[in-house]
Amino acid sequence: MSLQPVATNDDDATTLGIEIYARLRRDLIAGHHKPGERLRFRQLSAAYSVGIAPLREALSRLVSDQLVRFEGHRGYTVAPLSLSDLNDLCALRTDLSCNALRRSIAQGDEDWEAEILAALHRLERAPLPHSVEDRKTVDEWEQRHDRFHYSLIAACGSPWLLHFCGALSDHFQRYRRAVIVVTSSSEALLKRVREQHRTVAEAAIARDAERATTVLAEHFRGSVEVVIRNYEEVSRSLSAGNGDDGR
Amino acid sequence: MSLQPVATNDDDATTLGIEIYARLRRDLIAGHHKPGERLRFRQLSAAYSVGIAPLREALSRLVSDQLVRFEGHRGYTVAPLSLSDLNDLCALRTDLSCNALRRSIAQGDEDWEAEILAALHRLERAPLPHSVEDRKTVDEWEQRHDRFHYSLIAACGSPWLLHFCGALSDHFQRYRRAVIVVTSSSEALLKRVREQHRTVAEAAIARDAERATTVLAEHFRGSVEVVIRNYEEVSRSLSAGNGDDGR
DNA sequence: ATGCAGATTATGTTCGAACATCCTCTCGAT
DNA sequence: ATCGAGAGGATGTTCGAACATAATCTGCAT
Repeated sequence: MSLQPVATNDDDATTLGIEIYARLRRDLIAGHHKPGERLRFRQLSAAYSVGIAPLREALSRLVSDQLVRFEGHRGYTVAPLSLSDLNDLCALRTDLSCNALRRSIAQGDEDWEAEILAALHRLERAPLPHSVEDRKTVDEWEQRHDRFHYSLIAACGSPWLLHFCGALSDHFQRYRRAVIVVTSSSEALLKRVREQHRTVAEAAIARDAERATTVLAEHFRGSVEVVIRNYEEVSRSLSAGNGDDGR
Repeated sequence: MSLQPVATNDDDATTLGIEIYARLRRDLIAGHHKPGERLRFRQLSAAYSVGIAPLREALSRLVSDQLVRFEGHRGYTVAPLSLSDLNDLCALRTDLSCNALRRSIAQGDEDWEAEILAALHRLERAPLPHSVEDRKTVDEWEQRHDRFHYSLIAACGSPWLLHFCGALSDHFQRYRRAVIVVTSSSEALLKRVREQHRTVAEAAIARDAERATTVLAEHFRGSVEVVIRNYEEVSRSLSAGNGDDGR
């Protein structure tokens, strides 16, 4: 919050392990690896041009992040998706995010308000991807969307709550991006989402906690429904296409 | 929940990395490493008799668990303790645990009830340590205490919520054990805690969500207060004894 | 043809050494 | 005396090879 320290941080206190962790994490959330897929070292080593040691480090952390699974002597696999996990995820995210929003509204200062407006502006200005193939545009939109939702709850004053909200948000994004294979968003849906974003922001800044949390919850419910609808469609087409259930 | 799969799992699908992760985690929570202390590889390697590779793996996971911190090229350190973190931790834990308890009460079956009673019994039968030096007894008591609290919320039906409650519980235990250097527990306090445990269990099984969550919240508030009182005492004596603030 | 034992290959795990970075201590100049 | 440059040691990082385990294939017996 407030101003960033001006240090451009050109000194890289970074290591290969850190870098590959960030890259893998992004790619996992973006869905560039299929759920359940084995993450072989040689394969990853070639794809990301890093040795095995940094890879193990990154994958270990991703296990604790619940993005990959690990079984001794049998290697790492991409964490699977499931409808029950999706439902659990979303219910808790709504709960925690609304909680955090309420606290933010109670405690947020002017910088918090300003950041919301800035993030909202950047989100509204983000170009919409024409297809899911257009990775760069999708990535950019997702980042701005994330940042907007983060800005809403940033002033809640609880690092732990922010951390959990972040984790849930990341996992939800994984479902969203894994499942929405067509830009199935009708013009009406897009408009409603945009309005919800704007309304939440306005209500938050107006310190109307009731309205803000209500609309935010609605917004989540709407997103989840779309994702679930797509999820069912995708898994139906999968089980129809071949007997492979992703194992 | 229900019955464990009978497989004794004598086949060790375990690796050195997994083992050392579990051991380090336990020791970190038990406070065998001082907050802020550097975790040097050679040192750990000697102490735990493992190579550096498994160590890096374990430490990486512990970073995502927030139990250790990492700075590139400067190594790993034990995550620091702070009053603000403690307060944050506890507030959220109360919130989430009560939430989970409410859901458990709404959904729990007879196995859930039975498990609570079993865990309560084991907790009440656990011998109290005469001093904090008596590690084995402390460990045993903490484990049973953990298990009791887990049993209360086990039927909430949300793996994510359970996961978060577990993380917060582990971190709180770290504070508790780091800070309570004397068995300062008066007989009255002990009795009250025992009664709270019993009351929560009874109310939960009687499906009295209001009463159960109220008492659970009280129980947490009480524990936190004791820990905070001890924390302030410990940090005061530290800053009085020498200028070292743990850095 | 089927099923099982042994051999072969693929893969994950661990170690030790080479390398890079950071920290500390020394020494000399101001 | 203070500060900064540079040398030396300590520590973290990465790689490649050796080792262990799991998965696959082969061929023989039924």
